[in-house]
Amino acid sequence: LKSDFYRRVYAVVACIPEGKATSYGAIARFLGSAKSARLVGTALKHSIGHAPIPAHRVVNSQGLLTGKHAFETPDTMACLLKAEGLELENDQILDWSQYFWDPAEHLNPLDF
DNA sequence: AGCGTGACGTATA
DNA sequence: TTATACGCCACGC
Repeated sequence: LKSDFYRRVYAVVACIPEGKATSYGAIARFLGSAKSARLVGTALKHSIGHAPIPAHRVVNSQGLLTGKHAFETPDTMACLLKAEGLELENDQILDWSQYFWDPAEHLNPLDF
């Protein structure tokens, strides 16, 4: 409840189950800051090489892998997701609603 | 103490 | 349906 924004983002991302993914906006809304989706992306960018979290499980609101360029190679993110069972095509998650994991439906806001 | 900066999202045309 | 426009705001200079 008192920690900084980045740290709260990392805590939520750490809870995303393998085989699922969520969006920047969904995380921002869950944290009570609906208009801060961009900050979520910025936080994840800075997490590379620091926080040991599954950053590849966060995509944009349409299921597109907009953060792929922040990884070691441009296809690292897609490979990780495919390895976890998601179906992709051109950096776009197919049947997005099937894989979408909403923090608000599985986590308690009071814990963050 | 400003100010530029985005791994976004939504509203328009 | 595909583009472009713009609000957003924590962080680091």
